[in-house]
Amino acid sequence: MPKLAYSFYQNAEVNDLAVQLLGKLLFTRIGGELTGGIIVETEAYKGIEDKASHAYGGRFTNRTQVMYEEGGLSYVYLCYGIHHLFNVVTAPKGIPHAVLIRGIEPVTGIDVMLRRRNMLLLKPNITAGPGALSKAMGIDKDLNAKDLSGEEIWIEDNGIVFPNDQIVSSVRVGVDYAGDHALLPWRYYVKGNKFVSKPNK
DNA sequence: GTGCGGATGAACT
DNA sequence: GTTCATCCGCACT
Repeated sequence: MPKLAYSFYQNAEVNDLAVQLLGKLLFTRIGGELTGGIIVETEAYKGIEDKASHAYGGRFTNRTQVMYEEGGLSYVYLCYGIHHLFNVVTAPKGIPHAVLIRGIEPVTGIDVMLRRRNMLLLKPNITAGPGALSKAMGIDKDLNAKDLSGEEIWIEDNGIVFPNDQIVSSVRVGVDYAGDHALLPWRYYVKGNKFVSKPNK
């Protein structure tokens, strides 16, 4: 199946891109172990103008510099000292937009995901939530700033398209610190999908 | 150098 | 609903 083209990631309309990523397949191959799943939940972070973004106000640090790179790279960071969160860097070089991947539906390498999560049975919480899916797919800071058309982590288009009436937008999770921007409806998910982190908000 | 707190998840009561 | 694990990025001194 085809990996997403470089041009896909150059779209500066990060909210459009966050919606378009729903239905795409995220894969990792780490230590020879292949895992993959359908993206079912995303959030848009709109660079320097978004109070919830790490790049708000043009903040440029060792951590955020990859956000300013051209679209099509990964941005992985450690949250709460425990969880690695995976983002897709988007927009042309110099515009630090990103899309947080918050939920995937496992498709490939489910046995590997179960082992990484210390689970015996497949339950939604294996990959529902950004920290959970990163652990299941073996994503950590070693996968920061990687080319998403590479061999370790990539995104494919397998032709899955959710109709608009199945896509819900709502406020983003965990960004209360962003003041009025915490109210922006820049979270997108597939209605009714079990691998969405918090369907009720 | 210091201190605060976070784009969370799991285990509690 | 509440607690807490556990680290480092970031702002400020």
